[in-house]
Amino acid sequence: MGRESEIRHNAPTPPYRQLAALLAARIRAGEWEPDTPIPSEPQLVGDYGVARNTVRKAIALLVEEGLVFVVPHRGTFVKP
Amino acid sequence: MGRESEIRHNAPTPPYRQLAALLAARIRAGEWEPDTPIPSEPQLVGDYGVARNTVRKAIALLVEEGLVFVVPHRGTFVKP
DNA sequence: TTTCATTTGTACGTATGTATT
DNA sequence: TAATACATACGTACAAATGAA
Repeated sequence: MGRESEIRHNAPTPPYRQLAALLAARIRAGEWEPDTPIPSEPQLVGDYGVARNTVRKAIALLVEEGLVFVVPHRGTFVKP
Repeated sequence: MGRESEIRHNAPTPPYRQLAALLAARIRAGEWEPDTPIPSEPQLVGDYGVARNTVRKAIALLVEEGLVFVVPHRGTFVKP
């Protein structure tokens, strides 16, 4: 909660990159254990006040970076 | 033109994958020379009767396959 | 077994921004 | 000044798979 204020819609960095950076920081801070899920897409939509497409783009970046992996219909998990 | 009938919206393979396969076949058939652009996104939208996001997903697959490369604000070109 | 909520996958519509020609 | 083209982001809707009740 309260996280919607962390995204700046008029910043040079687009929201999906901001969100990816914010989630990467939380992952690296150890907020979630390896092999445990990060919040679902609808939850992230509500928490950060962005569209689901934006959430999915951010998660796609995290997958590219090797920070998480997606299990279809199950969730997005922190990589061990 | 007339290509919209080549996409089946209720087939098991999603439209964006169908479109990627269709374009890949046209590229491999030599329909466009290397370093020349394939049709624009709006053109493909009209030709195949799919949404722009779908066209962009198909093109993203072609980029992954190494068949084309995108030059921002210029177009999508066949790889040499 | 059936039902149901949850979650990701896919698709489309629309709008705005920015760069090139 | 347009017209063109890609980048981003908002929204909506439904499908499909999973797992629990």
